[in-house]
Amino acid sequence: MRQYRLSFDDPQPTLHEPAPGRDAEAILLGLSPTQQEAVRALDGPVLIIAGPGSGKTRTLTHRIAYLLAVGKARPWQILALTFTNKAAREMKERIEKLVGEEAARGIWMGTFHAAFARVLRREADKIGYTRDFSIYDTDDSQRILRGLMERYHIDPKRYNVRSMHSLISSAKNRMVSPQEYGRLVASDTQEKAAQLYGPYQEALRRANAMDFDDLLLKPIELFEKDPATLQAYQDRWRYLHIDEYQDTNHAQYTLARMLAARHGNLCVVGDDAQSIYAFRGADIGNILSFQRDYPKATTVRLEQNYRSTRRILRLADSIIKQNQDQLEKSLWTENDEGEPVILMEALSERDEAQKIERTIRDLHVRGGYPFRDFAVLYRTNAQSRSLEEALRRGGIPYQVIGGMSFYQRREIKDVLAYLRLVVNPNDTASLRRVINYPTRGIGNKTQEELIAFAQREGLSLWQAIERVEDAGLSGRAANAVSAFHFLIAQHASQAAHRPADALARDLIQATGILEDLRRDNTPEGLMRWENVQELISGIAEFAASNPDNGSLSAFLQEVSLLTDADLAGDDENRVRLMTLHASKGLEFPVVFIAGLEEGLFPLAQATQDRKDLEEERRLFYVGATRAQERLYLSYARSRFRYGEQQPAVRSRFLDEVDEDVIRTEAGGRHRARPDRFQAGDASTGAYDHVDPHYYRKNLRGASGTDSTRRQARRSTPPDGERRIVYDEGAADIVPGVRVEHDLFGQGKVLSVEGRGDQAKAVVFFKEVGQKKLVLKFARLRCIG
DNA sequence: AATAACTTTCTTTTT
DNA sequence: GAAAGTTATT
Repeated sequence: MRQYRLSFDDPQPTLHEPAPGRDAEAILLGLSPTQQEAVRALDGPVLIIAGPGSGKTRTLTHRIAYLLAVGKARPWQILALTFTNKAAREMKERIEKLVGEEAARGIWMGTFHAAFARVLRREADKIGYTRDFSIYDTDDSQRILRGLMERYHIDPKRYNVRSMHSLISSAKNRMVSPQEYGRLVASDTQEKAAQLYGPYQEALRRANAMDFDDLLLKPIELFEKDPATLQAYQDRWRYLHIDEYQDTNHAQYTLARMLAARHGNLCVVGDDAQSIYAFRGADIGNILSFQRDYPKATTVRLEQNYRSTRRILRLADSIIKQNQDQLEKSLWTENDEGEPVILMEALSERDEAQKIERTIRDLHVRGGYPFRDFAVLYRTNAQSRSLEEALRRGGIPYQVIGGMSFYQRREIKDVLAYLRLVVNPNDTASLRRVINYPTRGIGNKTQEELIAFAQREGLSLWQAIERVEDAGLSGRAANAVSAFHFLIAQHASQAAHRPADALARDLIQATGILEDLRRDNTPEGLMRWENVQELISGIAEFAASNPDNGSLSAFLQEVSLLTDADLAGDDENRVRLMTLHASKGLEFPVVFIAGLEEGLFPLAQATQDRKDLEEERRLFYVGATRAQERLYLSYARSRFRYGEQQPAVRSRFLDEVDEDVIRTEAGGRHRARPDRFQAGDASTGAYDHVDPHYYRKNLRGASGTDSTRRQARRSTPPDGERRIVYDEGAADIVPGVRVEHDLFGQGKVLSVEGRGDQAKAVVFFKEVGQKKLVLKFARLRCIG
């Protein structure tokens, strides 16, 4: 099903002679002179500054292949860090094509996080962890923080867990220690975060767990504390490559500097204009100051664009010109002028989605574009819904990237929590997640008493469970807890010697999760059940494909670092839907950017500060430059947000842009109104009289008091259109869809009403005629 | 202790 | 309109 193997191989004992020089030169064929220059600069620091579509990754790939071919480096002396695991895998495949599979075996390629998680697994004992440590995602981290807030009596309403986590996380990204952070606090919220930061780190350590930020921080701590270990890695990786360098944070920057300090062979590729991850600590300064940090650096600029038409490039250029902070760079291309960029105006997000769907169909049928040539990009994941709806109705195959990925599904997280617990019983976040799922009589009260007991005795929650008898619980509760204890302990004792998949299968069976899912007898339940089965087979596959290191704990660490973008399925011929962020590094012949509205893109929160606004603009730039041949921009005059239809105003970005390359759908000229953007107050970028918090204000202000608001909510949808009901279980059941019923056979859905368990559909069956069915029980299957 | 019904709050983007 | 939190009911 899925590929779990990341691109990390251990050094092979056999050495291979470098390929003959003639082959090395062949690797350079097909590269532009500038690209070749970057490839040939093998020793010392190299900075490649490159615009979109200039062949950045290609240059890096060929450079690595060239290194191997001329015999400068053995594969295991190369570390290549990319933005996603998928990008790493693709790069590795291409290198294998260039120099042969054998010659490429042993290169380490992957994300910073995945690479250093591997390092930490090896060196765990040196930092007081075991190699089976758990890796915490945002969810797990917040679970820990929620517990701490309770203990320190911090009101989770006033200071929500989310913001506590993001403050702590950004402190960690900047490598600020708990002590330092305590000294730096400037606000009430920060003070609470500072109070939690230390205990949070302590809780993670006790749980033998690391969060994403720790995966970068711990290696730095280790390298600082233990120079011998650092030197071992410096000597191992003599050649460092970092893709998307503009998106590295301070910790990543530090790691790169440490590793490169000895041999100095650090080659980074990036484009400051494409920096879109400042919100999670990425520091544009890293790329801007590379030449200062490495005075001997060779700098190569790749400015020729091989991807897009002239018009698209001109549009992109007019976008990025609005930003103050940027390196001087001029993009050019030998490509054709191309089609005009089309701007589409829609009445609502439904209308917008429909227009996009029709355009795709039209280009597919008349332009001959296969579905895989299209991408629809948007600012927030929530926007995918209306687009999906329209595409589904139009019968256009699509795939949503991001959003709810396989590993984020509840049932998968539940099962993974059990598995993690067996491998690492001190993993408190997992323990608390599953201690009473499926319900086994350990309710809130009992849990609270256990936690209090653990705290009194200075034990971890698991240790407290090991000693239930002393916890002073009621007989019934104590029994339930010891049954749970037995369940975990029994499997934990087998973890070391049983194969991962057999152990997982047994454990899952014993937990009763499968029965619980089967019991609710709904289509969702069935789907969840299947997902769990799929996970089990994934574990088996992992164990089979990693004969030397196929343990359960290795599996768990690996899957916690997989992203949706890493998962397979990209060779399928489908339209791709994704956020603008997720589109980074990709290219498509036809690109749509939807939702160009004030408050949405740019987001309301980002319009206050020039730096934030510039990041939004770069995001627009990134999106526009994904397009090779055709680019469509769209906005809606109203949008369903916060549970209500809200009026919307078209994005200021559309007023900043070169209007000559844009045509309306009807072929008319686009009238940008740069005057609406008042440059007078450049720091905030006041826009007409549009309030940046448009939507929220509207929600509260326009509908008056709470009671009128509730009434407004109950009223029918304002656009008067028949609303299509979407529920998890019946997501496919919409008017027009052909379905099959166990008894009635095949039919066509005429209409749908109600929601949730009350959802009913009127279906016309070929054999038995029209029927009204309750979706919950009807078990309709979509066909065709 | 578990479930159902109701209320409130909140929304960016992600390794 | 969803998720998380709260209260009422069994």
